[in-house]
Amino acid sequence: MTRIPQRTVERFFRYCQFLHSRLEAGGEFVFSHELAAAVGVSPEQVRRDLMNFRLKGTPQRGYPIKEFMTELYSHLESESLTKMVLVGVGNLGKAILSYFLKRRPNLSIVAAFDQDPEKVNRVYSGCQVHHIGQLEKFVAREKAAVGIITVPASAAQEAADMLVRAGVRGIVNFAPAQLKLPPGVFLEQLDITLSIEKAAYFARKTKIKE
Amino acid sequence: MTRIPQRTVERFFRYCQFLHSRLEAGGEFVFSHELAAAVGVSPEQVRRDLMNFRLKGTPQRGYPIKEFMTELYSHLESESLTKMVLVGVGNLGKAILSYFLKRRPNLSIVAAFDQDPEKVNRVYSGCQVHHIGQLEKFVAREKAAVGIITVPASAAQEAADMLVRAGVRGIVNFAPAQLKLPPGVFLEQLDITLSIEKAAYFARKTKIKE
DNA sequence: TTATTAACGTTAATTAATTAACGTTGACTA
DNA sequence: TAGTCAACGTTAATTAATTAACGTTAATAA
Repeated sequence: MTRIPQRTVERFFRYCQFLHSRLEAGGEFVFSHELAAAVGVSPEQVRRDLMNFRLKGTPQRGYPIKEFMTELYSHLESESLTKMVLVGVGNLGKAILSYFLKRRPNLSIVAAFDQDPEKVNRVYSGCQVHHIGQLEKFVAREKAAVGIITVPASAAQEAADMLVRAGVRGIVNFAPAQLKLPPGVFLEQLDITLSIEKAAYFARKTKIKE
Repeated sequence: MTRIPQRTVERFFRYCQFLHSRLEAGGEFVFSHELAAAVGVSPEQVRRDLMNFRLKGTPQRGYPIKEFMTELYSHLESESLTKMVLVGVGNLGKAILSYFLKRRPNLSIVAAFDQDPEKVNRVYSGCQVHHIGQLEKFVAREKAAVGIITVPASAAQEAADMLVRAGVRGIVNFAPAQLKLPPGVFLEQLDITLSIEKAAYFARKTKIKE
């Protein structure tokens, strides 16, 4: 299969989000301009994106949502459950746990870890918290594929090392620290503060023009 | 001045982050390969980026950090304080408030808003929570430039409308909802769940290659 | 039946971003 | 004082991503 561009994949998750609600509302078809409006891009872009997935629509009805979703998931999601773990049960960690509560069928956070004895053995949003010392054993046994790091910057590398040793294939890092990972482990860096700073910058710049 | 590419601006905040700690540690100069390692890009990219800001370095010492920072802030940050407000004091909101505690001199979250009477008038990380009903008046009076939305998706558009009416120029939206904003208001969409889903996808894809 | 039309699907053109190439600089050394 | 070298700075080449253009399709209605 032909390679799908990064950006396209990102948009696909957003299309998907919208289609889910649409499907629930009983819709069977969707037009490119509807998808476009829903995620804030141009209809041309939508059609361009859909081409990559070989999805066909008709001028009269648009694209069949069911097929869309099936095709989409066949590309974007494994058939089996992808297990994730979360390291660091602070405010951000708790927020993420609550977001992921029964959201996607084949993707879930199966455990959380923290060093604070106060938090260990508690359950947040249906997710059990274990002591950080158990992490490696647990991840290796459960074959968790992704680790989410929400610890302070100073502890991020250590957390990453543990996750890598235990065999995760991807890491989502919320700590403002540049992680050193072996090749083959996917890294998604998500610095919230940085994003807000960026927005503040562009908000100032965006004056007259558009 | 020549226009600076989006991506470059994003990287600049990361360079800046690193340089800050470097400066504190007493460093005066920095090489492109050091910056590159610190933020995870190639040295060529760093030099390319620095070109946009007309920053000069010498082969022997690299770039002078002080000048770098000065130049950088003159572009990226206003001289006066940029005020931001946060709407929705849930776990994510609290996390953001704590991150922004005395982090940048000219950028701060001056107030938070929530509808829950339980939270109103409390103080989180040095930030006072007001009732959502006060938002418009407050934002207009204080001339806050950026609004950060951390409410549930169903309430996001309403929050955005209030912020826009009160005159913000930029919005950072964490809710998984496509906001409709008038042109001229900068929007930064930050869907955490989506990012994690994306990472899970790429983690599965990244097998042998790379 | 055929004209109309709205939206698709593809190719092409443009623009943005990254990577590579390579000449330049200036401290250091023989 | 000339050679070396590491890192800069610029231009050029490549690649990725977006936007535009336009022919195609099939339902509808004259």
